[in-house]
Amino acid sequence: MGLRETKMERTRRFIADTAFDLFVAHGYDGTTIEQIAAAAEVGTRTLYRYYASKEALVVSFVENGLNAAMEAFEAQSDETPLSEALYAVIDSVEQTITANQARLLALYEIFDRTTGLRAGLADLDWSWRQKLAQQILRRPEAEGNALFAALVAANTMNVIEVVVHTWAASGGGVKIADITRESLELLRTKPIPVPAPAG
Amino acid sequence: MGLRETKMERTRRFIADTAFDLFVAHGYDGTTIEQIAAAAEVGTRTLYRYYASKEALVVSFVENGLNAAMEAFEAQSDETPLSEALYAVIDSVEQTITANQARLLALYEIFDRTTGLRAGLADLDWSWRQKLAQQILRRPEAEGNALFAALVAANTMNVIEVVVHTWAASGGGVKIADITRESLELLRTKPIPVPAPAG
DNA sequence: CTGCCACTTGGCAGTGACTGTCAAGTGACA
DNA sequence: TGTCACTTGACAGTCACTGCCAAGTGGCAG
Repeated sequence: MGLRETKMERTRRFIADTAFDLFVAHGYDGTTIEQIAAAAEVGTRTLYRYYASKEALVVSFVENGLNAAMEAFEAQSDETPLSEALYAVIDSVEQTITANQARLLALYEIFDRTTGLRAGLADLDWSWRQKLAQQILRRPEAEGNALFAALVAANTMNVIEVVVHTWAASGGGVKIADITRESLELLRTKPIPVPAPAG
Repeated sequence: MGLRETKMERTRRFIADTAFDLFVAHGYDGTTIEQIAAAAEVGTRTLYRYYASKEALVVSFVENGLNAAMEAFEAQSDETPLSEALYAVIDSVEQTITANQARLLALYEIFDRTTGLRAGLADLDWSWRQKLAQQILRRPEAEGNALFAALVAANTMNVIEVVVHTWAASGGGVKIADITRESLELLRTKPIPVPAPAG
């Protein structure tokens, strides 16, 4: 990697970190792009070359964690049972969160304070359901059933979402590993009722 | 209802309908708020008193359908089994879509063409998971377990989402009732694998 | 080491979404 | 019919975001 790329990578990180700090200090809406650019010592025009939008600055942190999770899933061989491969996804998320608790709690506080930001998160979640569904569809257990793959993917993302949300809502007071175990145990022992007409 | 409220309600509808037509004709990004306001014969400032944002204009259509679904759920008595009550939700969505096929297909085409709009939809979806979870939590079957309620709510919204998305992707070629039946059948006969560690 | 090329940078002007404010218009009601 | 509360629309202003262009800088061949 040349000097140029190194420098750009450093700039990229620095911008996001600077933005994060400002968001924590003054809130998302209370921070302008100009302020972030000034604090990161770049022009606003340059900032936009690194991040497509103000939202992207925040979402990038979550995105990194999901990238790791997706890689963990793809690393599983086809021989591994689907349930086990899916666990790798959950496990990866759990590890990411455990390793960055303070940071992520602050991040979720920003999300909570800023209703408009939820959309960005939800959008990320949506696109990841699509990606995960595609991956699952490739697995033998899916038997080529796209509907099944989509449902499994959605269900897995649900668990992650519910767990992370519960964790964040507890202010990090509850161990994420406990919530995860409880959720999975629940799914195993108390089956989710499937909507069905009377009779 | 007085004349004033009637008039306002009419204006509200007219604005959304006008916006919808313009979006279909020129695309979401290709339509400015000023154009919508002009076509709806109101000032832009007035338009913003009816709809909080440009996005809200589009999302309102989906929101109406979800409102009906939530009411259908709340109308179920506590004696009704949860699976049956949840079916009422699915059924309501199915009916809404069946009754407005052409309109909704056009709507989803707008969503597809405009990546930035997905966020708004996803956000709506997210807030509805919360609301539905709260409702489910009140039911006896939930036994006060918030985690369970959240998982059930998420699962139900998944079904709706997957079904509607599949339907929209087929361009309305497949009957929504068929996709629904197939999805529910799938969930009943081929259980979703729960992530579990090896062993 | 030097000069050239490709790429990065940042300023500037412009668009469009959105908001606060205020004066004018209009339904509701005594 | 007059008064009051509410609705309306215009205007100015903020801010996210973009196209464009000139200046700066790393990479590389000579």
